[in-house]
Amino acid sequence: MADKLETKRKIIEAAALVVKEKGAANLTLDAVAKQAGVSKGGLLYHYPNKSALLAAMVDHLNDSFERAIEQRMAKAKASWLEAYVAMSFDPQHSLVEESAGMLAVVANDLSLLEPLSERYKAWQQQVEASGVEPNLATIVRLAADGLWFTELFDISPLNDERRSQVLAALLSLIKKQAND
Amino acid sequence: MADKLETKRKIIEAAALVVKEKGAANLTLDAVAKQAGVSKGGLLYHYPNKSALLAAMVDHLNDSFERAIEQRMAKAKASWLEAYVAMSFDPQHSLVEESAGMLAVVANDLSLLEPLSERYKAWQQQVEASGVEPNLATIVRLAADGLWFTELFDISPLNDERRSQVLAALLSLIKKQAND
DNA sequence: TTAAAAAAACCGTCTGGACGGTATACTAAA
DNA sequence: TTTAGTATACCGTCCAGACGGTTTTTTTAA
Repeated sequence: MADKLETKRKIIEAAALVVKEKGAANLTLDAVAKQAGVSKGGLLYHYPNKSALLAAMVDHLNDSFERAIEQRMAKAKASWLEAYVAMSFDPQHSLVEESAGMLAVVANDLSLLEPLSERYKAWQQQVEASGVEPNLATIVRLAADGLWFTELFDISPLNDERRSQVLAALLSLIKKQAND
Repeated sequence: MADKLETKRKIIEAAALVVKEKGAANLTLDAVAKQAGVSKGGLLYHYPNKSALLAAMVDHLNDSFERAIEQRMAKAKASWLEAYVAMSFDPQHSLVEESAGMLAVVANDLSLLEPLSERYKAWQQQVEASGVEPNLATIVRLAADGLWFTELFDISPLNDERRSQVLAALLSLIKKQAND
C-alpha cells in the first residue's frame, strides 16, 4: 500500500461516501478514516487537517466535472454548452462525488468554494463565447445549474417527463439559435 | 417579554444572523441564545432541540418567500412567474434570512428540507399553469433558481451587467410567449 | 376583589460524548 | 539506518441537551 496518490484518492472517495450515507454534518475524520480503511493518523498524514481534506474534495469535484464535459464533447461531438447541459442532467454523473464535495464544503466552510467560484467564472466565458446569443446561452446555463442544485438537495420539482422535455427544449434552444 | 411569538421570531432572526456572520457550521444553540438575548434554557423552552429550530428556519424561509411573491404580484401587477423571477433576482430579498435558513439546514440535515421540497412542487404547478409554454416556463424558473443558488453560495459567475441583461431577457421570454 | 394556586416563560449550570488535532510508537522498504 | 507511511493512545475543546431552579402571567375560588 505504498502508493500515495492511490491512498489519497481512496480517502476522497471514502469521504464522499460518508457524506452520501451519513450526511454532511457527520463527515468526521474518524468516519472518513474508518470508511477508507485507514487509521486516523494515516488520514492526517495525507491531509493535515479537515480543511485540507475539504479543499481536496472541491478540487476533485472541479476536475471531475471538467473532465466529464470534455469527454462528452469528444464522444458526442457536442458543443461545450451542450455538453454542460447534458452533464448537469446526467443522473449518473451528477449525484455522487461531486455532490458530496459540494455538500461537505457548504456545511463546513463556504470560503473553501472559492476555487469552484473561479471555475464557474471560466465556464461563463465559455458560455458567452459559445456562438449562442450570450443572454440566452446564460439562461440555458443557469437553468442547468438550477436543476443540478435542486437535485443535489433533493428538492427538484420536476417529474421525469417534464425533466426530459426540459432537457430537450434546452438543447433545441441552443441548436436553433446557433443556426441563425 | 411575555409575547411568545415575538420571542420565537426573535430567535429565528438571531439564528439567521449567526449563520450569516459565523457560517452554518458555527450555528450553535449557545450562539443563537446569546445573539437573541435569551438564555440557553429559554431558547430550549421555545425550541426543544436543534432540529426544531432548524425546521422553524425552513418554515420561515418558505413563508417569507411565498409572501414576497404575492406582494410583488399585487404591487407590480405581475404574473406569478414574473414575480418569481424578480424575487430570485432581488438582492435585497434573496440574501438574508431565507439564505441563512437554507444554508443552516443543508449543513445540518438535508431531510429537514422536505417542507421546502413540497413548496417547490407546488410552485412548479404555478409555473406550468402560467400561460407560458410549460417547458419554456420551467426553463425560466430553473434559471431563476440557478441564479439564486449560485448567489447563495457566493459562486455566481455573472457580472452585474450580464446579470441585469439576463433578468431582462427572462422577463421578455415570458412576455413574448404569453402573447403568442 | 383578592389571595392562593397553577401554568407559562425564562434562566444558568452541569455532563456526557464527540470531535479535531497531537504525540508517539511501529513497520517496511530503500 | 533512515525515512515514508501507518497505527494507536490521548488531550482539550466544544456542544447538545438535561435539569433544577426563578420570575411573571393567568386562572381559580373564596
